[in-house]
Order: sequence, then C-alpha cells, then structure tokens
Amino acid sequence: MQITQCTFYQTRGFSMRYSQYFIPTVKETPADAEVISHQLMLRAGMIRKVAAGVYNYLPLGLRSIRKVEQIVREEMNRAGAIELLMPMVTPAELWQESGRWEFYGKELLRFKDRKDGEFCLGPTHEEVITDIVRREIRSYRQLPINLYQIQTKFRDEIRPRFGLMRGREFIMKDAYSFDVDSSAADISYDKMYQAYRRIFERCGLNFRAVEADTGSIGGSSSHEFMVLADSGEDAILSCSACDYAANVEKAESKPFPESTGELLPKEAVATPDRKTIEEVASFLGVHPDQTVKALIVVADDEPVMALVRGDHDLNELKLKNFLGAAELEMATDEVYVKASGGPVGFAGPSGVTVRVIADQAIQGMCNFIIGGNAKDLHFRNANHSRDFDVTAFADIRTVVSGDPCPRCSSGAMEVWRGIEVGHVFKLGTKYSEKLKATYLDADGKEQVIFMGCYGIGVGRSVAACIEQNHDANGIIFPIPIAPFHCIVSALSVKEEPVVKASEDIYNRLASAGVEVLLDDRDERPGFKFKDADLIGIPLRIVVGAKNLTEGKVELKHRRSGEVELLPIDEAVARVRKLVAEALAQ
RNA sequence: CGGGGUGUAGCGCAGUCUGGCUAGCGCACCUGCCUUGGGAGCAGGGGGUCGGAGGUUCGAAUCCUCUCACCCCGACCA
Repeated sequence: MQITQCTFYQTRGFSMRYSQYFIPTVKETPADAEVISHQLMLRAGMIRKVAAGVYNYLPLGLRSIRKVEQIVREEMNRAGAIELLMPMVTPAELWQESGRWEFYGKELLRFKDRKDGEFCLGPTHEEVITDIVRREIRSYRQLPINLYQIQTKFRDEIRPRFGLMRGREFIMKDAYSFDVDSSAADISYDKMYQAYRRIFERCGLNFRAVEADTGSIGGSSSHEFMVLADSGEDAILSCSACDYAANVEKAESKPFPESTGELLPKEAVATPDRKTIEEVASFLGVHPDQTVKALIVVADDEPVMALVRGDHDLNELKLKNFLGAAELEMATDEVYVKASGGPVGFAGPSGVTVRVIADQAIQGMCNFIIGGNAKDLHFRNANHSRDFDVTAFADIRTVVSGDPCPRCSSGAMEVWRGIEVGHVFKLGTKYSEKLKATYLDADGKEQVIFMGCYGIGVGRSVAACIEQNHDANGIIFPIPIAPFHCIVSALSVKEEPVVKASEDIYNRLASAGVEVLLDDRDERPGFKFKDADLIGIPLRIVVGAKNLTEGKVELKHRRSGEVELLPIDEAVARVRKLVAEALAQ
C-alpha cells in the first residue's frame, strides 16, 4: 500500500535524522503554562512564545499545524469550496463601510501607514471577501460560490492565554459562502457542517457540534464545533437522549406548565438584613425554588427588571437577545435603588415602573416569595398577574445540568467543557446589504446575496487534540496529525549493526511514504525514550543490540504502550500498514 | 480596564523583609573520563547591564519614585 503524496506542502513522505533536525525539548514544565497542551507544546519544542499571545511555530509544531491545514483543505475542496488568499492588512474604508470599524472595538489592531492612511490587521475577513464578490459576481449563474483561505489572523485579545488555545495571532481557516437566497444558503451551510464533521473526525478529535450564539459576527444561526476537554473555556450542554446540544449561552430551557395551584393571599413578612436568596429562603424556611430573584439590568441605557426563580441564574446573553439590545450590563447600585424603589437586596416586581421580563419558569410557580422594595421587607404567597405585572415571559435563565431537554420528552441535560475549534454561521444579508453585494437574477432583477461564514482555528485544533491525547509522559498524537508517524530509536550509535539496521528500517519506511524520524543521537536509551514519548510520535521502532542478534526489533505503540517484538521485515510492514490504515479516509 | 503577583545565567528558582566582601543553587551548555533498555556518574569549565530609568547611601539585586514586560483572577471575546 503506497501512501499518497501531498503536493501542496510536503508533510507526507518526509523523513529526518533527529541529530540534524531541530526539536528543542525541555525536561521541566514551564512555570507560566497553565493548561496541559500549552505545557506539552512548549516542552516538546513545538512552539515558543515571542510576545503575549504570539508564538513561533517550531518545526515539530509547524508539521502538525500543516497536517491539520491539509485535512481542512482536502475536505473544503471536497465540499466544493475554492481556496484563495486575502491580505492580513486591510484598509479602514472597508470596515467603515460595514460599520465594524467602530463596532469591533479594541480587538481590532489599527495602525497608520506612512501616508497616514488607516489600516488594521484582519481579525476576520467578511468585509474583504464581500468586496471581492461584489466586484466580480454579477449573475445568478455565478452562484453559489464558496471561497476560503488559511491564513494568520490577529485579534488584540484582552487576555491571551493557554498558548495556542487563545492567542492574539493565530492561524485560521475561514470560508465564506454566497448564495442566491436563504434556502440555497442553507444548503451551503449544511455542506460546511458536514465537511466540519469530517475534518474533526479525521483529526481524531472527540467533539460535539452545538447550537451557538452568533456574537459579534452576527447572522441568524450558528453551530460551534466543540472539542470535549475539562480545560475548555466554554460550557456546553447536551441531551442524554436526543441530539440536542448547545452552548450554555444559547441552550434553551424547557417551559414549565402553567401553575394550577390555589392562590393564597399575599402577605408581607419582615426579613431583617436578609438580602440574598439563601438568607431569605432559610430565614423563611423554604427552598430557594419557591422564591423569585429580581435583578436590575441596564439594556441600552434603559433599566429593566429580570425575574428568575431563586435557584436559577440569569443568562444575560439570552436577555440581551430577547430585548434586542446592543449592550446589556448589570445595574449599578444607584440605578438599582432608583428602579426598584428600595435598597439593594430587597427588589421585587410589584409596583415597579420599569419593564419586567420574567423567566418562563416563573409561569409555573405560585405562592412564591418576592422582594418588597423596602428595607427588610419581602412578600410571601406572591403570584404573577395578580400581584404584579410582567411585561413578558421569556427564556432568560441559564440551563443547568439535570434540566429536562427542551426538544425531547425523556432526556436530561448534561454539562461538558469544550474548546471551540470551529464555528459555522448563517449570515443572511448582513454584510452583503451594507457592502452592496448583489447579483442579477434570471428576471434581470437585482438581488442581495445570502452569505455564510465558517471558521476553524487551526492551531487551536492542534492544542485541543493534545488536551485530549496525552499521558504523564507527554503527547500522544493520532497518526493523521502527528508530526512524524514513526520514530526509529537506534539504541547505540556506536555499534555498527544497530546503526546499519536502524538506517535500513528508516530508509525503507521513508521510501514507503511513512514520515519517519531516525533518532541517531549519541544519547543513552532512557533519554531517547523520554523524548520520543514527550513529542508524541505514535509508533516507535527500537533497534537494540540484543534483539538484533535474533534479527528482531521492538515496535512500541505510544498510546497503548503495547510492545511487539518482530523481525525487521514484519516491523516495517506493520508500520506501513498501520499508517496507511490511519490515513485512509 | 479593575484586583493580585512576578521580573536575578538558556530554563526553573534562592538571596530582597533586616543594604556590606568575588551574587548563589538545580537543570541545560562546553571539555575529558566513564557509561549505554526509561531524562546516569565523576572531574574541570563558560555564561549575569539582578527588566529599565532616576534617586537615597560611604556602599543598592536589596530602600524610595517612575516606567516597561509578563503571569493570574474578573469583565470581554470567532
């Protein structure tokens, strides 16, 4: 079985002698690396930091990155997308046209050229790609089209951290689809969704595709591709029974049935110095789920009261989206006091003049406890509609583990941590309208193009892979993105037979298309084993003097630790077979 | 941007509170010997504007002022 050669960038069919290569490994764990992937990438000599959130990709790191890029490329091409390359430096005018020059804020790194012209480093390329398309696409006959690039992005993150997981400069694949209408755009979106599944499967990642908020990119709907890892920065929820899965920012809660209980008379109770839900509930001898928490937020300068059940948390993003607000933040104490009419800790919905948005869970409650809008005062047996007005009921709380699934009847939601490695968006006409990207339809009428955009964090995917694939000794790369498939450890470089056999194996593997690293360094065996484990090469052939007298070498599997003692021919054949199988798509 | 912390050899750190001889230790590096199946051992050696600037002092890594960088927590963010 011959392994396919890649022509775009030579990742495959590459062989190297360790003594002539550049893999600066470190024994000690760097002090300022928090997460395991960051530590291991530094220790394995894959990356080095240049500035906060800015890294050198050393040869080993670059090789893995190129592998991911290549998988991405193959799958994007398979899905009909076309590669191009846009500049990293983009002029302010395009961003002013879309309105994002102001909207994007400090994350956009801006600078001036010698003629005082304003530019920025591209954090994403909707503007630039739309500019290309509006200039070149005239007719419905030219649609659909999907263009992508793999390129370095720069976002001046407030707090870069975790190595390649959240850098300021990072490699990203970004694709943009252009369609005649919304349903055609849905097809493009679905193709990308499927391509993404294939990409992350081929990378050997354990991931979930979840429904997500669209954030500052905008658009109507989106999915995030989340690699499951405890160190993940996002919380995601998935149903134990059906396919429903969503980012915690987006995850829907299931409405409760309207309460049918008998309404008791409302009653004022003194609650001296009891401000928090826990204090009030325990003072009155009830569970927090029989109380209602009133929070004051400011949405685009308007104070709004949000109500959630005492044991629930407000999901600010859901509320912001429900209100259609551009900005939403928790109110300051002054605003709180003014809006509720009482001191902090005693706000309640009765008698307030601001809009009251209640979580839908409250519809299912009766005879609950609310704040009295006065010092040391709460009410018990309060009921909505009867005792206070609600402007609207909405899903505004954060879903938690164990909540019933909003989509099916039997499942319960489970919480996971995830690393966002890909994100697909339906953009609709948000950018095409602003930038006037239109085409003429079959009737000669001008129509606005429907867009989608699709990102993959390449470096982050490698980091995420390491988060999922490591042990106490180091990285355990899956073959498809390993920097080398196999390492040949020549145990003694002073013994002629060992050297000869090692080089023979090395040459045979290399010519069979296996990417092989020959550890020909004059080092003690333990030293070589530690390095081989650390850098995570999936297969290792150990050539030692003793086994060699019987014509045998050792094949060790990095992941399982399994060791096979095999004649040389068999070892070579076995490595070829394992690699070919792992790369078969 | 708010709160906290750290800057001393390539890496990891001690020394700073309580100023004082030539600024130390481990790893790494160089030379030699020895060793070769899980980061060996011995001997010798090189490497420092103590983040930077200014100040106090007979004398500053150490005290004071300013500044820069990096890290952590928070808010924010494909």
